Amino acid sequence: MPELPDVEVARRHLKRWLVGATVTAARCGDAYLARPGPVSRFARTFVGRSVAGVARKGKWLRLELEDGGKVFSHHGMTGDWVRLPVDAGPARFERARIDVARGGKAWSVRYVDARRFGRLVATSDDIDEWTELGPDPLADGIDVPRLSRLFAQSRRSVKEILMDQRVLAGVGNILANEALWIARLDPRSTGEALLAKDARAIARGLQAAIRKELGEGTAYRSSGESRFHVYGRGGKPCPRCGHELTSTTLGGRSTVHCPRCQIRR
DNA sequence: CGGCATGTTGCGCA
DNA sequence: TTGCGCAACATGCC
Repeated sequence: MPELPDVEVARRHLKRWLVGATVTAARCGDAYLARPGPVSRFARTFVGRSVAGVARKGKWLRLELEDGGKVFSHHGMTGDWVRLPVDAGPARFERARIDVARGGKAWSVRYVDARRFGRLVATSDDIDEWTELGPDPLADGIDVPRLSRLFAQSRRSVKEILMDQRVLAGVGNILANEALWIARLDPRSTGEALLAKDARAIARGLQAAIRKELGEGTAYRSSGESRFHVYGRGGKPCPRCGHELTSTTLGGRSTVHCPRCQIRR
């Protein structure tokens, strides 16, 4: 669930479920997720207040309380928010819950996270992880000249640059692989070797990949059909030219590209 | 059993 | 100071 489009979907859900509602009970049962704060701060921040808004930057969510309290949520690899009746037992892998009431109705929102790489940080100030994020491609758009400049300054691979959260917030391994396929660029290309038109193609590729993910979401696909062009499809034919897709590793992350139609700079 | 996983951080080293 | 490679984090699933 973890890249920008998934987190944006979660934000829209949380906005519907929480904004304008008053929190009647809250609990985080996992000190590891609440780090560096004590788990008790999660409940203390929520209970008795109403939720004013839900913001997102990259892969981070910020739940905003009426009194200025905030809870930052990151999904890690396997986190997500789900809605359940208040009296429902814990969901599978449930790590925290927020019970709310609005207009005489009551329900519960649960944070589930199998692997527990996520975060649930309650504070009244923005955390560094949030402050240090670069612009969000969906909310802020992509500043192509700035991207071009950042590429020119770096000898790292273009894929690693894109996944740097200070460059663009929310681009993860899937989006980076997909966007570079759409832009027809080899992920191993060095930033400094890219041309101005490449930055434009990458910006368009990212926007297209984000829109595709947002649009499809959980839409039905026939079994065996991948929702991605290249991610997770190493060894299979390129959907554009039919050549076998190559799997490599960049920055320790699985990388897939088409050696025929993705150009190496 | 082994291998892999959508993310981030911290450590050792150049 | 900066950047890079890699292990670690805790766990599920194929």
